[in-house]
Amino acid sequence: MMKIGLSALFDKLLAQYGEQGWWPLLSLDPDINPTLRGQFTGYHPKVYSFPKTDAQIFEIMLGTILTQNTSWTNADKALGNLWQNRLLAFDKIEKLSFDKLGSLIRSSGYFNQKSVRILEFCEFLHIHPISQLKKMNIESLRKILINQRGIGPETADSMILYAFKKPTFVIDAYTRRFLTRLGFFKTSPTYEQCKELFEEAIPPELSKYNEYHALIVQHAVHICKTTPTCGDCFLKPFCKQNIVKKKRKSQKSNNTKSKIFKKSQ
DNA sequence: GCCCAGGAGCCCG
DNA sequence: CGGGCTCATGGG
Repeated sequence: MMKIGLSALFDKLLAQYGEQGWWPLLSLDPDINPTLRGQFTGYHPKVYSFPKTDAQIFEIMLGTILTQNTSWTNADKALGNLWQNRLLAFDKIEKLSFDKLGSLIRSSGYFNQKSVRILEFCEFLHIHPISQLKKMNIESLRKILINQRGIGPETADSMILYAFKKPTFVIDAYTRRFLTRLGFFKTSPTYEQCKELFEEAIPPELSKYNEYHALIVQHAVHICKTTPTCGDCFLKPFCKQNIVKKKRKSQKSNNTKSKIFKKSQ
């Protein structure tokens, strides 16, 4: 197995998949050149000037909450619902009732939790308006976001990177799985461990931090899945997974529980 | 039917 | 500080 560094790894992922153009937006200004859009509506590859308005910043922040432990397609449907009802705006959502908001974002899963958290998040934005958050440095912004209920380390970092365009590295379950399989860690790393590894290896450049996270998601969704399809993987020569053929069981607790529950019925 | 998804909070030893 | 549990819809 050949060793590969995080910088070279980025180059290979980019060469393989190309720019991903995160974060997707529904409220993309209609006067923006439509050729800037990517293969999916709302993506804008090679353009790092979005979001441009506070409305777009709010949409991205909302999206980071809606997509928590949820596929983007499900979160996107919830955003689409709000958009179609002309409710995809801070001053509209804050006025919705718990039940009304819950029904609109139902497709994103955990809608009871998310409905409360989004309404609380709106209250948070009254105390700390986007105009104020924009002026903060990464550390203060991260601290104040994580302090809010419903915003953990990943959601905070996603907001900072994709909504506020500040170079902080976003770690998710994909990233940990990916790095662990490649052999960067002996035991499963914590969020902060993973984050430090990237930030020490990669200079804080917005476009690179943006694309790197998006590229890892792209790779993890299609190749480095829960049960990986290593036969199709272009990173095989650099991956420990290629040598250690160990059967992995990564059942989630809720699935295990529901299975037992159903069996006992 | 089962598995999994761009997590976070809470509780417990 | 780490592990288990809960929340829940929808696509493959």
